[in-house]
Amino acid sequence: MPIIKTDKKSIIKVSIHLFKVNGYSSTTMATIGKACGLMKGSIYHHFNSKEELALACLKYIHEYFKNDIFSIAYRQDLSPKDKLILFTKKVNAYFMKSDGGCLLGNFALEISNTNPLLKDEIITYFQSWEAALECILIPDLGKERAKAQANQIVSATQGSILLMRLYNDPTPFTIQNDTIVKLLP
Amino acid sequence: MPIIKTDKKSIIKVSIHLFKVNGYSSTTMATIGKACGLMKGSIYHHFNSKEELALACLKYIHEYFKNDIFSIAYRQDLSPKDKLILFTKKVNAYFMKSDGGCLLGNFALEISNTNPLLKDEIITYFQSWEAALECILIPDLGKERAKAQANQIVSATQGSILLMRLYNDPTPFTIQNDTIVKLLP
Amino acid sequence: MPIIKTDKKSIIKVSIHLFKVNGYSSTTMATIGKACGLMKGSIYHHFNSKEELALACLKYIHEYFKNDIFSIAYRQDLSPKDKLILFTKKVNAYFMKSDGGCLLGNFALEISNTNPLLKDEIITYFQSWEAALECILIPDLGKERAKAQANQIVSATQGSILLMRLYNDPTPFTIQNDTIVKLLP
Amino acid sequence: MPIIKTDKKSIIKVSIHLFKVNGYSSTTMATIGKACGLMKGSIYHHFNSKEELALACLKYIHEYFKNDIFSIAYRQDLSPKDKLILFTKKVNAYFMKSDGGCLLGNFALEISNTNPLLKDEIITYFQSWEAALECILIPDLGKERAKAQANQIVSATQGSILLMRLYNDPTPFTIQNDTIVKLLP
DNA sequence: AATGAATGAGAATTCATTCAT
DNA sequence: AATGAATGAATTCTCATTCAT
Repeated sequence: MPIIKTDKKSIIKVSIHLFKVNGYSSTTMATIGKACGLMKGSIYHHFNSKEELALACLKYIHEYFKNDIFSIAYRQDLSPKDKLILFTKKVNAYFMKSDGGCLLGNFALEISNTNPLLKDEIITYFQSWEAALECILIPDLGKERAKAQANQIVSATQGSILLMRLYNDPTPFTIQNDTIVKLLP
Repeated sequence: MPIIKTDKKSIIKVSIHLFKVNGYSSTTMATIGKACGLMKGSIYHHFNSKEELALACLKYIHEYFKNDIFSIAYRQDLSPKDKLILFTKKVNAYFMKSDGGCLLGNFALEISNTNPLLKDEIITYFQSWEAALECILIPDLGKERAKAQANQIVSATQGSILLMRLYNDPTPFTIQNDTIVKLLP
Repeated sequence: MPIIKTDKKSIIKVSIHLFKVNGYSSTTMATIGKACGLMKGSIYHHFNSKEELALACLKYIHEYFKNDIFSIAYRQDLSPKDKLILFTKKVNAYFMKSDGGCLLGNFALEISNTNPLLKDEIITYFQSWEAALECILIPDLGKERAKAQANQIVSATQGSILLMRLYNDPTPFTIQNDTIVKLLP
Repeated sequence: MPIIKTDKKSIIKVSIHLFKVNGYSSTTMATIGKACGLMKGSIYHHFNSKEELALACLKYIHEYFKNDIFSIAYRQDLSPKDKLILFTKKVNAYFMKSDGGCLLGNFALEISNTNPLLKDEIITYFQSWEAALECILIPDLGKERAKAQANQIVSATQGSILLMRLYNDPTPFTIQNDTIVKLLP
């Protein structure tokens, strides 16, 4: 009669938080376990390795963005402007409630060079993000400019999250979002 | 045939490279030592701890930016526009030749939460950067907008360095820089 | 066929032996581990640090003395003379079977100046020892002389253990104990 | 034109102090060097190893005891009682000014088991001490009792030094010395 | 599934010692 | 003699991972 203390999803959620706040290397399996009310060994019943857990975290976040945010770009019922407003609002909402910035961004800098598996996931995430924005902007800006703009929006967002996290001050991030919306008339 | 003694500066340079490419935690004292042609223990002859070495790396970079880039903002012999062009060009040049992005940015995400000493240095660096840009922009944009714009430039730069490093593609970063210069007429 | 799991107590016992024979600094966690049939790292599953293990050793010994020896002083069913005889006999028995003298005494000289935490424990141990003896001697000698005698007995005991250990010869230590008993008529 | 910063004797004196206060293992060559105003490497111009330096320290102290204290026992111009009084006074004076107890006693407990060379020196020292006392006591107590008494005096002295050092209180040590003198009529 | 003891590789750091200058 | 850089072995401690219960 097994005692189920937790499930994959809650381990992922806890891990995301810890990875975001303290980074990949500084977050130990023991820390994650304790935060889940588990012994560190028990996590291995759910994930085969720390790397696999980290990948699950990235995929979990990516999934959310795909379903709830990137998808906005491909809706038929909204104007580009409305899409951009909604998109930006959602992104804004996600990162504002966020504790330690953007896990994908953090991992991009900390471990993408040491971990090809995770790097692939991170690249795909950012490319999907850019693709979605490009799709929104194309009608108004054309292919070329839309592509460049999309990239700049992601850059600006990531950069301002970095500073928000570092300064512990959301103001610049919020302002950034206002600027984005003004890209479309 | 002079015996080449390792000095602090060369250890710092090597360390900066390794820290940028692999991150703080993944870069071991042994790795640094080997890259310097030293035993791992020997580094402690020059720096009391890994943390102290990391701080020295941050200060070294900060010093370069202060003297060679931020100082541009306070020169009397240039117009704001020329300052901005030169400033951006220098920033661009520094990060283009750069191997693993911006060490300060990387550390901001990886260890600022676990290491107050390093965090302070990182914050100071980014604030100096913003202050310099603000100083350049004030004559044309006024205090308020200059401040916001300065923050957005730093954000955009950091974000695009992140993507450049992740994609291993400098194009977006270069485009970013063009956009910045157009901020002033 | 029960699997024998190493527990705190057996690690403590092994450590006491090694610390007594080779001292604190010369006894490494690896040595202790090997003597317990463990890898060096495994000890940290039971004790957070070498210092904590050492403290546990001191407390373990102190506890034995408190329960089995010092307590004699406070019994109601024995005359002072009988208390002193029993007390001395027990002390004698403990240190005679002992491998490397008195751990508390050894640590007092080796690390009490470098380790406040351990020092406190050591001081308390010796003061309890003196207090017990004082309590035994007071009826016959009065407060003042009892106090001085108690201190001298502890001194003499520690000193003769030192010489017993150094010379590897128990004779002087045994004689010492005879002398102590003659203090009371 | 060599710069002589120091000589063997002063290194020995400094080392004795440090060894007494912090023990053998906790006293590093760097610490000793710094206390002498030297780099740690420079000590090796005077002593071939830490062990040799430690041995020199023991011999230095032993020499002092031999010449200034133990010799009293063999003088023709004093009565046994006067010898004992002077002997005890000198011992008392030496250890009262002393910073960290008796180096020979400290080393006896810390490293005699790990270091045969030093152990021999320590044993010889204590045996000379006992022999001197025995010589003083023989006329009054006879061979047998003198031997036992001598041993007990050394024990008591060492033990009370241990407690003096631990408690940082010289009182018990002083009292101890009064007791010794009363051994002879 | 959960535990907790154990592993073993490897991390940072220390330190006696060496050696070219 | 003195220096200070370098060594290399050893030490404490960490941590992802395994496994018997």
